[in-house]
Amino acid sequence: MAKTELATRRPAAAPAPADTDEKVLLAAGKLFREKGFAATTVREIAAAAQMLPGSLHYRYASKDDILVALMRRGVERAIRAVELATAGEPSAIERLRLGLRAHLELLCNGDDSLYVLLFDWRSLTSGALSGVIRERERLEAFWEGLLVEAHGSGVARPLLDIELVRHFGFGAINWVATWYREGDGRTPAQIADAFWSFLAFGLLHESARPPDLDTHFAALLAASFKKGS
Amino acid sequence: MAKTELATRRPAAAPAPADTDEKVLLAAGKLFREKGFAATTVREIAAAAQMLPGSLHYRYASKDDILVALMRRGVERAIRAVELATAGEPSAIERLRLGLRAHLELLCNGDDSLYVLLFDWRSLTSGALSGVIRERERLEAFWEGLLVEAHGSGVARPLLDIELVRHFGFGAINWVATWYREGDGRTPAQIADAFWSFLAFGLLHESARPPDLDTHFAALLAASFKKGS
DNA sequence: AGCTAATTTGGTCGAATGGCCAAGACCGAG
DNA sequence: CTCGGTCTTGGCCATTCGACCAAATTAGCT
Repeated sequence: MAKTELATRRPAAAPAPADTDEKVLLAAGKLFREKGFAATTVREIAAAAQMLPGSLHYRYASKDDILVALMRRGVERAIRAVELATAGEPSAIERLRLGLRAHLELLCNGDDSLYVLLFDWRSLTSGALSGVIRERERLEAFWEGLLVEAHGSGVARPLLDIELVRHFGFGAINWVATWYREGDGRTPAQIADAFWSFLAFGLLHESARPPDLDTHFAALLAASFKKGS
Repeated sequence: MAKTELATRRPAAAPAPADTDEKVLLAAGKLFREKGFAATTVREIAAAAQMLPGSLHYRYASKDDILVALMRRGVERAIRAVELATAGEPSAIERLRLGLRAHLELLCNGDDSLYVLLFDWRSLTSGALSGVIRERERLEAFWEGLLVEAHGSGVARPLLDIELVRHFGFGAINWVATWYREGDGRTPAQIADAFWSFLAFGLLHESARPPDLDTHFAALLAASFKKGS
C-alpha cells in the first residue's frame, strides 16, 4: 500500500513487506493451531496467505523458519501483553492477577502464535531448537520475576518453591486453551480471575486447614530442594 | 476374533498376538510422544516394533487406527490407575490427593498413551474423533465424580464451579508432562503432593485472606453460571 | 524515461509418505 | 502327513510433500 514518501524508505518495490509477513504468520498460526505444524503444508499456508508457494519460499526459506518466526512472535507478544497489563500497578500480587488475565486473553482471543509456542513444541527440529529455547526462557524468566516480586511482597506463604508454583499456574492457565470455546458464558478474564482465587486462597474451607500448614509446606519443599544434579 | 470356546483358544498360528499388539502400541506411543503423530511415519513405528510395514498394516488398517487404539488405551489406563489408587480410601478428599498422584505417575513414568491422549488431540481426523471423544468424556466424568464427592464431603468451600476446578487441576497436573524430566530431584509423587497443597490451601498467607472470601467466590461463580447455551 | 533490485509467478524435482497386496511362512488341528 | 487358517514378508503404487528456480513483473530511484 501507500505511505511511502519520506520517512519509511522501502528497499525497492515492496507493496508492504511487513504487512505481507504479518499475513503469512497469521495464516500459518491459524493453521498450525488447527492441525498442528507437521500436518500443515506450505501450500496451505501460501493459499491462506493469498500467495503462491514460491512467493512464500522467497520470504521463508523453509517451513521451520516460519515456525521459528511464529514462536519468536509468540514470546514477544506474551511478554509485551503482560508488561502492558501490569505496568503502573503498585501491588505485586495484583500485578500477578492482571498478568494472568492478560496472558489468558492473549491465548484465547489473541493471535495463535502463543498457542503454537506452548503446544507445538515438539515440532522444532534440533537446528532451530536452541534459538527458540532461549526465547522461551525469556518468557519463563519474566514470569519468574513477577512471582518473586509477589512472593517478596510478604502476603504469600513464606516457603514456596517458586519454580514449582510457576509450573503449576502456567499449566492451569495454558490448559484453558484446550477446552475454552468462545461464547460458552465464561470470558477469559472471568476464568483468569476464578483461577486466581483458586491459586491464592485454595479450594478447601478454612476449617479444614491444619494449624501447622506452613510447616507442612516446608516439608514438601525440603524434598524438592535436594535436587542433586 | 479369538477367545471362542474354552480358555485361551488361540486362533491358529500366533506366537502371541496380544503381546505383539502391545509392542506396536508401546512403540507408537513412544514415537508419538517424541515427535507427534503427524511427524511419525508408519515405517518408523513398524521398525520400532520390530516388524515390517506390511505386518503393521495387517494389524492396523491405517495410522489413524493406531492412534485411536492408543488413545483408548490411554483412557483405560488413566481411569484404572486412579481407581486402583483410590480404592479403599474412605476420605473423599484423600482420594483426590491419591488420584492426583496416580495420574501424574502414570503420565510421567507410565507408558505414553495418556500423554498422547492429552497432547496429540488435534491429530484425530473427524472420522475417528467421535469415538475417542466419548472415551475422553468417560475420563472427564470420572474425575468430575471424584471432585463432586470431595466437594460433598464438606471440607471444601461451599460455592465452587466444579467444572472449572476440574479444568484448573487437570491443567496444572497435565502440564507437568511438558517440563518434567526424570531425575531432577522431584519425583512425580512429590510434585503431585506439592500441587495438592497448592490446590487445597492456596498460595497466600492467612493474613492476606479477606474476611468475605466465600462471598468473593460466589461472585466469581455467578458470572460463570450464566452461560447461556 | 530508464535503470535496478525486490518480489512474484507457476511450475518442476527427487524424496518420502500412507495404503496396499500377492505370495509365502508358520503352526495347531485332524 | 496334510490341511486351513492366521500372520508375515518385502516390495509396489499413486499421491503429496518441502524445496527450489528461471523467467516475468513490479515499483522506487536518479
